[in-house]
Amino acid sequence: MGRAPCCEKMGMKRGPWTPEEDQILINYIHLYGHSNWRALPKHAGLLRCGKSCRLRWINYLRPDIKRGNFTPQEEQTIINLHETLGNRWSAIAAKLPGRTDNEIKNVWHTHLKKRLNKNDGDTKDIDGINETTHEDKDSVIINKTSVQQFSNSINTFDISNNNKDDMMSYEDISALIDESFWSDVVSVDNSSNKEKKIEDDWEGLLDRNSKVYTTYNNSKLYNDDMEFWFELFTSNRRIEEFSDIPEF
DNA sequence: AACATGGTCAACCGCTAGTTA
DNA sequence: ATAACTAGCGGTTGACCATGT
Repeated sequence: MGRAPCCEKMGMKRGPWTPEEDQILINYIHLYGHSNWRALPKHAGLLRCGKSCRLRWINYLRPDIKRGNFTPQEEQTIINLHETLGNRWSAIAAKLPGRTDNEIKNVWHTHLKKRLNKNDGDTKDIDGINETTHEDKDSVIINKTSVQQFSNSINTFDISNNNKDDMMSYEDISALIDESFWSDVVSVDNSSNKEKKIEDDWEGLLDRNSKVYTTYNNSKLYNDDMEFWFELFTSNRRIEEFSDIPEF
């Protein structure tokens, strides 16, 4: 089986991405999508390999990336999922919207694994849920109730003023946001006012992102973007009067 | 103040699985 | 059936930063 040459040993740039490269990649994907990562850098005018572009987009530039620290609930979810899934980081990431496998992997190796090892000495229950007894202030003590509360909160998004009959799950939203969202909602076709409005919104996002570059590498870069996309998505739902989306 | 050490995380590497011709 | 190719995954690395000595 042939192996694609990686990063074309010659001529390809490596290392940290510059804000200019980020902007080129964002703009290109905005306009043309990313159906072919290998061809993308060439067409976009980037001296990067397709792999590098893909990683950069998936792990950092994607607008639905949730930046910032993991919440105790998210960490507990990772711990629980790791127990059942092992090192299948992408599978774990699939259960944590807005988080990437790379990010989860890093958090596991830098925080959670150590914490579990530490807890191992203090408790018999590695879940740390039932019988955590240590008093380490740096450790997060989570009881069953809080896990349950999180479980409820992460599984349901109320987008209709607390009307329980109209609740949809985060996974449902993620699924809707996925392909159809990018192709239908985030359209760059100028053929309609609605789409023009959305394009303006997208440009607004780009503007916001470019603002970010003044504080490049600040971990709080895109904190608001998930909310932005969620808001955009839900507002689009209102526009469409829910006509195309089956009831949940 | 200077250096050493450890933690964090973005990016890369190498492999596998899936797809296409 | 198989070779060529791409996307995606998990492991690892190394630069950067914070803290300790």
